[in-house]
Amino acid sequence: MKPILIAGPTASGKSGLALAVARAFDGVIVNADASQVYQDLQIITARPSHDEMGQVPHKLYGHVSGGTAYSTGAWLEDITQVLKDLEAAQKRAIIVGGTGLYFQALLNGLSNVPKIDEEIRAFWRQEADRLGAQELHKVLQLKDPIMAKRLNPADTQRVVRALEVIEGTGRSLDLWQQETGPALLDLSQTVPFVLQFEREVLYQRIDERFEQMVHQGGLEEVKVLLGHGFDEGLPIMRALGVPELSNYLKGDISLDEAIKRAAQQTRRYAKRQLTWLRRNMLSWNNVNAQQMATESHNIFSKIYNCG
RNA sequence: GCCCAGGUAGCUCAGUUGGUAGAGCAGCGGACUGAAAAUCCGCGUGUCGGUGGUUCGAUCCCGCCCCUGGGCA
Repeated sequence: MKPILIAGPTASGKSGLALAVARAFDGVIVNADASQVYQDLQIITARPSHDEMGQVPHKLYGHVSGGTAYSTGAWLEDITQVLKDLEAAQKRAIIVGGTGLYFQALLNGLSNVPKIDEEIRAFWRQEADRLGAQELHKVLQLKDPIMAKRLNPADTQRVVRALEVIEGTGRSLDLWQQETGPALLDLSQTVPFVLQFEREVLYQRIDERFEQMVHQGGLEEVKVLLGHGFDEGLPIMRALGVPELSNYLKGDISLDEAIKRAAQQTRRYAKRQLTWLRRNMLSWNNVNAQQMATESHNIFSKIYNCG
């Protein structure tokens, strides 16, 4: 029973398709979306509703506290266990999400860097704030010239990662990455689908969806989140819509402005996803998500035929 | 109907004393190996309203026409 993979840009209807497939094939839906793992955000991250989660088993949705800095590695660990359990239970996995890096880790493996001490990680993040991108990159040049050469000095996030790895393990991240471990899944042993959408139509859906989210509890959700007083740098605080709605709640901008900006950020995100899909998921089965009614037949027969 | 002001990129506008044009925003392309809904790199995408004329050459000057806004009737 091959796992089914469903990727696609945000707002392309991945969850809906996953539900239909799960019902038809008695499957379990497994999340491959970085923001949907956080329990504190459901509406604003478009995580499946309580009702939907009740109809079909869902894994790795909202299972992480917002105060945690989740990661690709943590997700890979989690899904390793989930897939093991499903295999034992003779259940089909339907892995669905929009985070390209997660699929890459799943299908191509992730370098085997040991866990870096939290203190070291926190230290370099502080240093990044204190020194600024350019100075931080100079530090990396001294400690790990190979990675320094590979990275753009302005790319603070990756520079920090390189620094914490060289300090935490004594080896360059470049070396670790050359020893990337075996993949958990082989693409040929899956049935992979990518949802395609006409750009203009997708953007319109994004705009409409975000506005709806805000009015259907999303704003309230962000208000509650802010009440927790989480560190601004945490991933959950940078989820699409959170910075903008939080600016509104602080009185800095109007609600209309917040919605406008957040929708735009979402469109830009979708564009980056499309670049990733084009580059990395070219060989997957394309699904015209604008014609889902007629496409679902093809999808189902494809799954039957591929086992 | 007459008088003004204006028609330049998707939007708001700048500009060329005549040598086919540039800002902001929007957008587009790309990178991506443990915070990826993150982080970063690159790119003006144009019948200068239309049509005649003057000119070596017109988006710019002149005529006519069309459109928009305002005013007078």
